[in-house]
Amino acid sequence: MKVVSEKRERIIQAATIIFARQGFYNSTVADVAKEASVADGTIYLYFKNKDDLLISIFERSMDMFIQAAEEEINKEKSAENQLKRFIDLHLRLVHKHQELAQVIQIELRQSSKFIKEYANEKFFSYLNIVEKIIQRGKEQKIFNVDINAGILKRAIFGAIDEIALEWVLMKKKRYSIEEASYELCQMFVKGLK
Amino acid sequence: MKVVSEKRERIIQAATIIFARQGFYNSTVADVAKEASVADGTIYLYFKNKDDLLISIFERSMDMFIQAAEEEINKEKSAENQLKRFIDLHLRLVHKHQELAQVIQIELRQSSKFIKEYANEKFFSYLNIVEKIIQRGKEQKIFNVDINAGILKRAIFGAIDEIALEWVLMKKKRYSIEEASYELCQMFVKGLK
Amino acid sequence: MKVVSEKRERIIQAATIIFARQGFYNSTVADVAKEASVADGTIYLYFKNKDDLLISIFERSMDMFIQAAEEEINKEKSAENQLKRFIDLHLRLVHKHQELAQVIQIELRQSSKFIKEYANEKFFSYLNIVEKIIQRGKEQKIFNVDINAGILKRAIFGAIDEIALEWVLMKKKRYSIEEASYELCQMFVKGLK
Amino acid sequence: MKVVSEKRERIIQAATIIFARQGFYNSTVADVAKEASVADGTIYLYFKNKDDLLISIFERSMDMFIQAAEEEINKEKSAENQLKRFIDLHLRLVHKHQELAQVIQIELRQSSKFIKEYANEKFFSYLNIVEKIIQRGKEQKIFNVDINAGILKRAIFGAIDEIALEWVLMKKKRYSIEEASYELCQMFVKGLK
DNA sequence: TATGAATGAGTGTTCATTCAT
DNA sequence: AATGAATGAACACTCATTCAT
Repeated sequence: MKVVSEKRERIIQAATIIFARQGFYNSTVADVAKEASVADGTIYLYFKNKDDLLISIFERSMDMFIQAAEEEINKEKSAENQLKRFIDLHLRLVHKHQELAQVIQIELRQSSKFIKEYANEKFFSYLNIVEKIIQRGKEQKIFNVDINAGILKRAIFGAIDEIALEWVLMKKKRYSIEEASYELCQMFVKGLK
Repeated sequence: MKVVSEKRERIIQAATIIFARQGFYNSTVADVAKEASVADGTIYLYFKNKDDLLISIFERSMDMFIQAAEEEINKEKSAENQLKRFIDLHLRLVHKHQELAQVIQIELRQSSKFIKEYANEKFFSYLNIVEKIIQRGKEQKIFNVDINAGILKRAIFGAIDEIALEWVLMKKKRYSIEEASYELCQMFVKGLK
Repeated sequence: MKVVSEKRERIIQAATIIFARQGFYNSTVADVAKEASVADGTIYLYFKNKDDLLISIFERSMDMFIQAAEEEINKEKSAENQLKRFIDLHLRLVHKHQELAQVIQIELRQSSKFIKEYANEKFFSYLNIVEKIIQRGKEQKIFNVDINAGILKRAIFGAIDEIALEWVLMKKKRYSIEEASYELCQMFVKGLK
Repeated sequence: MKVVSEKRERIIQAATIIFARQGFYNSTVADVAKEASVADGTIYLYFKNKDDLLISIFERSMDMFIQAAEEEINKEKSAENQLKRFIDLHLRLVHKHQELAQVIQIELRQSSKFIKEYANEKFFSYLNIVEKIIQRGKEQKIFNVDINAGILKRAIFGAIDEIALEWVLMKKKRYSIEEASYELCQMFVKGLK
């Protein structure tokens, strides 16, 4: 086994570009194959079907994000700073991988398949990171012990995600990623107290 | 011809149900026609094409929501209470029209057509309501004058939207809409101070 | 019964215009109805179906042409002059009713229905006029008795028809109807001797 | 891949048969596919769309005809004999490829697309051959120098075309192709003098 | 007579997927 | 492993025709 099949990687990159540019349902497998410079059939050697391609993009990037997030968080002790690091990382990665971000935020939501039926383990891992930060904040007496982490982890994700989406789709950027990060951090740190 | 075509209304209702159940791209025009008990061709008497049907669902419900929101907000003086009313209304309406909410939140995001190209007037009206509340809060010295309403209006929307989405899709409800509303209000009111 | 229903006439006129402009298969019954300022359904009060509309245009105009041709021919004694009058009339009428001519020449040929299956009485009447002129010419010793009128009547029709078609479709007219008429007459009169 | 795709050829053959039998507008792509023993989609690997299929039939056969006509004409010196050869060839080919002839003569005229909009290069090449023969005849003092070749080339085509059409559609042949050829030649040779 | 809303069968075209090479 | 020609199911949309008013 190669470290990770180089061709599989190329296809994922190509699919990310194509799906971001045209949308999942408006992209054909042939489009992806062409972008990846492989034959149509080759895609089916590495992915079960078109849906699997989308899911694979998601899983791979979530794995990377979750790992990066955990490393980043471990650099800090206080929940407050951890939350800041987390938000900052999320927005910086979106900034760095704008096409990938678009695919995950827009295309992945499209179909019931992904949101309703597909048991979204990776997404829960993401949310767990946020929840743990909140819990730690409560233990450290930084955050209000009465707040419901189960609900708010999702609200925090929604807010970050929406800002990221807006920023990626905005043609003429009205604010920087740093500003956005600062505003969000301020609001949540105060809001959770 | 009725004042507002009864058949047009029936088709919109049917489309909402079908799109929520199967997703926009996995629904056929024939599915919608069958659910509405009209012939396939009849749909094209009232809507330009399948996309137009989706957009119409969105515009009609946004109009209703915006009107309701403005009425609700006018019942209060303080920005704090206005924000509470707003969040509460949003979540209550989602609770009441779960299928509609699903369509708007999930299906409408799916295609570049809607998010990127379609000039989303109605959505900006929604965001403007939030922005005005924040501005009023600043004037009333309730909210911190330094916060960036242009960014945070979107964050607030994202948080509410995400909670609503989770709640609608959750099979076994782990929390009530009222709890969710309370938690969100608490966090934002504190967060904006 | 009105002399000839005024509405029926209006519909035929409208259909002629629409079919000439867009072609029979690219015209809808609704297009014709709109041009005639009647409701779609009204057309079915006067015509059995869309095909019947086309056939009716043809029959009505052939009747008119055949009558006019017989009158015109009776003004002359010699077959040579009769042939000249005939060709001249054909081309003058095409000149006068260009849209009608287009429909008959192009659209009517489209479908097997008209050329193969539809027993084309009127068309045979047309050809018979030509045949009779040739026969008369033979009797008058003006035309060669050996020529086969059964074949050449059709050739003469084809030549006139093609010239008429070219002339109607030509945007910038490279020759006048009178020139065309003169050239054709010269050739046939000599050719039949 | 064969030198000239064998499958493309098969589809053209099948389309010729189907269009001749049912007419272009009354044939479905599925009919053609079935006759060619290929899948519906395969047709779109070789042709842009249904119209393209019809145009391709026309262009291929016109190329063949024009080449054959030029070879045939070069066998003769006198314009008179060249004209005879030309008429003879046209009618013999129609005799040999009756279905093809029907498609070209009937179906191709049907739509504005072909006659009005489609710049009909090939057809002009056909007409040019006739024109050149007439010019040569004038130079050889065989034909009358006063006749208008620009007009009469089209008349000659119309006559041949119409005779060919009649002959192909005639169920019980009332005359042979050879007779038709003889009559036409006689008439035109005399008529052009 | 006249209307025009409603119908629903029909079709060109697309594209995910397969499989012989 | 890789190819890409071939497949054929699927679907949005059209439009001739009907019929209740």
